Amino acid sequence: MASARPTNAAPPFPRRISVLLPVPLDGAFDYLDPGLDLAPGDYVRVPLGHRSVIGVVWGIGGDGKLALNRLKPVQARIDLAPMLDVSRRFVSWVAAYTLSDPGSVLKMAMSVPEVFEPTPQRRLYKRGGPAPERMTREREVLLEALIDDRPRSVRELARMAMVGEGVVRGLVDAGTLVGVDVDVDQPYPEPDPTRPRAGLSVAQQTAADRIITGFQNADDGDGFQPFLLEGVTGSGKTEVYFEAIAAALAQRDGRGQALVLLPEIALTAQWLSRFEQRFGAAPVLWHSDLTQSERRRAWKAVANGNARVVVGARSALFLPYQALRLIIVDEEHDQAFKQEDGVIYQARDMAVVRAQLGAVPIVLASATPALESIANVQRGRYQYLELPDRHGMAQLPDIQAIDMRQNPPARGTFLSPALRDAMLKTVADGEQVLLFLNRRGYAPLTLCRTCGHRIECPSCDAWLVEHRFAGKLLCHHCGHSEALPQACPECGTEDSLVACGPGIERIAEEVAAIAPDLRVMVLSSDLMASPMRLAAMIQDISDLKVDCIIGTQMVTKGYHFPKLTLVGVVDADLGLAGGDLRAAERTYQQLSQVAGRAGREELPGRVLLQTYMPDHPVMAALILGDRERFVSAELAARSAQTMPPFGRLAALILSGEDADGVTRQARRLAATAPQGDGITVLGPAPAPLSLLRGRHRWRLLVKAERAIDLQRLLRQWFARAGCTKGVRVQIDIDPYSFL
DNA sequence: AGCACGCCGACT
DNA sequence: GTCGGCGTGCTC
Repeated sequence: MASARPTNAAPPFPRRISVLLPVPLDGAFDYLDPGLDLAPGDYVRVPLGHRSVIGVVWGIGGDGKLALNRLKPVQARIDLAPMLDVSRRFVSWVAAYTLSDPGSVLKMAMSVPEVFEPTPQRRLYKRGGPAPERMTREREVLLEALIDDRPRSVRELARMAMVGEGVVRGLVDAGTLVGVDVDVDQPYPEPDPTRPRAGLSVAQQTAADRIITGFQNADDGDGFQPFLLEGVTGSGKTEVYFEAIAAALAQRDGRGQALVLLPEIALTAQWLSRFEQRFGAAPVLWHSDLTQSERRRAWKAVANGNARVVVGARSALFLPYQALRLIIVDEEHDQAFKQEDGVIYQARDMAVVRAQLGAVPIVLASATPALESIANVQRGRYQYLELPDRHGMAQLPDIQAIDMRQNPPARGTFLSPALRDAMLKTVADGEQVLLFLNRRGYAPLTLCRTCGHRIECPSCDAWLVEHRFAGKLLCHHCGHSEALPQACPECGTEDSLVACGPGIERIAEEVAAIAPDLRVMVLSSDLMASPMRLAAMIQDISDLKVDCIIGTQMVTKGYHFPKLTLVGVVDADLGLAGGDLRAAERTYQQLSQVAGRAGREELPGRVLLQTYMPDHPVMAALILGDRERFVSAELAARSAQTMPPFGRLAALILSGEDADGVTRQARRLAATAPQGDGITVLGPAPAPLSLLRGRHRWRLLVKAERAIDLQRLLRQWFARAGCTKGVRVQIDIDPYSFL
């Protein structure tokens, strides 16, 4: 919707404009446009206090709160494609929804400060001058190898002609080759949606067609169409949304962009190679491990439209797209989409908002959709697409519980005889075993046998976790690390400390004791030196160099190992503790996700769940494979309690170094809490981690009916209550973690 | 978030 | 006598 700037009504300069800065301030600031003819969306450099920052023109005319003579002039306009109206509206929307300041949200869209500086240049060379006075054999070879006029680096030229780099430099000095400076950030190769692809099943084709039909209304600004795409692992969801991506790329005269959001962990080499096979080029990646120059290149390519398909973690949602025509949220149920610090938001939910503002289709894909998404299908807000059958010959795994009350492990061990036997038999058959335990380290608790002292983190209200491989005690909440002491720090007794409970390192030890010849691999985030290392380990598993994989969370998604036929869940009950709203749902998702690792292609898989409560609805549903019943029971329970998705929740977390101050502010908030029909305020209560990183924490929980404008209610409440210095109030709309 | 101003301890 | 610790307050 780029329109020519009005020339007839152009006001005289300097004129007042408002600029939003990526700084946590109340709102936009007014500046003077000294005659740059700035328009909304332009990136500008402006003075702020004693420094100079880059912001975005948010509007013409400003808010007028400050007298004209107090305004400072804009210093310069940055030469970048302006941030589109839809991105700016998205920033404002997210800020209002999450009750954060718009500057903090804008910052997520401008997260690469280097893009506002001139792009670094790199010198390349091409034929440009006369032949050298002194000609040598090698120089001749090089000049003949110059088949085209494309500038190349010294190294590239040397390699092309199979001569030394000295020969190239010699011709540069002789003036035969001339230097050309080019941006170091070259455009990305673009994916080709027209490449031939493997055939789709009828179900896949039907689903893909439904999504693609969504594009028909896109150019009327009526293209918002949310889809929930449900299909078990291996049902071919990826191929379906690849078709939608191909259609999106063809939009906007073949300049359309698509965004695929994945939980950080699911961005695997396997996924990428499938993408490249389909489109002949890699997508542009956006995640926290990018180097500074990769981020700069990616950001610019998104902003200028060269990045056609972006695959990223949640923050990719805030990039300033030029022509975003489709959003895919894969593994949409994954809790990793919930951003828990800084601006707290649910990326899946914000993606739906972004799609709505942009009037484009969005596909939420999962084998185990979030209850929220299912409820949206039931309300008729999302269209439902199902891929019923497993692609190929694979069968769904057989899931059984091992009742740990009937089949207890030997004292000091954690694998029941039944699981041990199954494991040994599987390996004896030349197949692979995965033991899943979502707990890093060796043992979650170390205590003194003599005095009962438990080793705790000095700055959190949490136990330190022994990491035996690293020889340390670690706090999983703040990263505090200390050496494992010889004697009890409390009573001084030597050799009295005992490890309680299992982590994956301890399971590895137990497996080694049972079967010393087994080739065991332990996989968890803290043992992972680099993505390269991970890729090598994954390859080792595929190459059958490993018999038994012992892993956390990490192993639950994205990988396919054909010879992996047994999954043993060491503690299926683990996720049910803590009793937060989504504990059952999360446990179901996690366990069914990990169960999906068992058996693929021709080998059937088997899953054994070690549990002390085999009759728990989660276990019963997993064993019967009756997800539907579980989901409807959960939804009914949530509905009865007016809990999400049938009610709204907001958590307030007050924190500060001064315990009294925090307590006082918590009481003050409670005393002024909103009251009324359909509103309940619970608390204040000490947060489950009442001391975290040296800060004391209290929480309040606000429960409201769906019809209530929760944000407005909260804003009024905070204005009423005032604040206390040194006490931070974090607002978590739609909280997930209750910690 | 920066960044400066400002008011109290150990050092050329 | 200065250098410098980080507390608090402002930035159109």
